[in-house]
Amino acid sequence: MSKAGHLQNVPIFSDLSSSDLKKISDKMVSRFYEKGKMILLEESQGETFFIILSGVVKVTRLSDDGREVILAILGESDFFGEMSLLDGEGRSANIVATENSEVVTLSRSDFLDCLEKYPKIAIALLEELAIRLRKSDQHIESLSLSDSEQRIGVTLIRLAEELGTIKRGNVMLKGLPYQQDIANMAGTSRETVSRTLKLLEKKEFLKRDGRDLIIYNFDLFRQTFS
Amino acid sequence: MSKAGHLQNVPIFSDLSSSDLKKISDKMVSRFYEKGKMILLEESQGETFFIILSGVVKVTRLSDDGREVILAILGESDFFGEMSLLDGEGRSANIVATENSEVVTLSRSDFLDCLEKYPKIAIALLEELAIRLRKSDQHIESLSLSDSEQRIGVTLIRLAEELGTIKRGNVMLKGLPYQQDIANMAGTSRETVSRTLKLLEKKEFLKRDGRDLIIYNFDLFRQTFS
DNA sequence: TTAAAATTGTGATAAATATCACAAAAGTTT
DNA sequence: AAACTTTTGTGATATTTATCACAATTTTAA
Repeated sequence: MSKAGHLQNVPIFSDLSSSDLKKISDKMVSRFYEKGKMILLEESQGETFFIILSGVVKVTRLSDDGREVILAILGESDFFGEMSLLDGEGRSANIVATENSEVVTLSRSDFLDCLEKYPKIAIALLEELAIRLRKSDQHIESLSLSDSEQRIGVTLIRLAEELGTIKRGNVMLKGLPYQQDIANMAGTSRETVSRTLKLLEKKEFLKRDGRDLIIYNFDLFRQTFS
Repeated sequence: MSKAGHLQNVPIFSDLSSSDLKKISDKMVSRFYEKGKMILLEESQGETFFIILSGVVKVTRLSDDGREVILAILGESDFFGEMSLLDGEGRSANIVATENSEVVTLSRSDFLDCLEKYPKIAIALLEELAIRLRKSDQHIESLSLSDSEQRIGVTLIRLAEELGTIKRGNVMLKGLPYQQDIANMAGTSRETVSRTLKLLEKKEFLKRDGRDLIIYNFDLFRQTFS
């Protein structure tokens, strides 16, 4: 598919006419990142806006002693890099490709031009940031009030919504992240994730098969853990 | 001071001419909330945008069993209520006045009109949401990686930045929130806050005097806890 | 000013979960 | 396929911090 074709699926561009879309996509540059490669570093200045065409990336922050928190997992048609473009501060997070990923980028000035020229993009972006802020608030609530089983449950829901496919009420997650990454999303230890996944399997909430995972009755699962 | 006069201090309006500001402020309605009163309820629909002229409010989420997380403390010239206006979802948080508070409100349609008519407001709002998202990310990191002493330290920094006044490198916080509220911000228990404040006082990071608190050498305090 | 209510301080104990230390299993490379 | 690396599973133990139960103090109301 053409770059412009892909862009139509990106929420913040969905209101644009295809001719406007074409103009924007002409300013974009494609890039490819292999699994495991760092896309953005926390220390660097924010000069680029990224849109994911395919693949998966994780948004992380690192503590001084090297421990990692995963703030979000982003997939196809998500975007990132906008925050430091908007508020002028340095980057607040690292971005790492967790799968081979294809992205397109827009420079700072082209991005800001877009916002001025197409108010609809600005408004769509506001909507998206509102959604992210809402998710962050839920994440904070979960970290503050829930025990590790609940937090891991919530984390699986986040992963399922971002990466899973629904089939007859069940969610299929192909290529589950490593337990260490799940732990870093849930704010717990790798060992606790191992033990809890086993527990949830025994309770018949889910079933694991290698790197894949099925959540039975996703509605119930949701109700139980969030 | 006139409504429009106050508005000039609100970041998202600071780029507007005073005549535009006048037009907007004419559509606003003033309201007053006593300390302890609920301003917005989680379940209600979001139909209003609020700007704080004076006072302090807390943004909270409640768990099923009634425990509370404080997501933010907002003060003069901060605003709230925009999220459900933007993404159309129901409210995600409660707002309670923790001091007598004076606010002005804008209806949903007037708010959205503003965004269309004055792209600068939309962009300024984007900046503010980016800042909030950044703070949320830091909050999540702190909850995920830090022990209770660190988290309480970070919470005091948040409070100091929102409510405190700096004087010769020290921060003066008049009217510190209750320990229970600090605990609900830091994701810990009231008793742990009590013990930790005592510890921080013994370590000479701060001094308490009734409801007031002084943080000595705020730069050092910052460096130590965030 | 006293009484009552709310908030804070503090010890003792319980509970959850991190950490450590390996073994087992699954993936990768040669 | 064997050797090596990475990831996962699991018991034992240590630590942190929540919880409980009151006492002390401060604030508010009568």
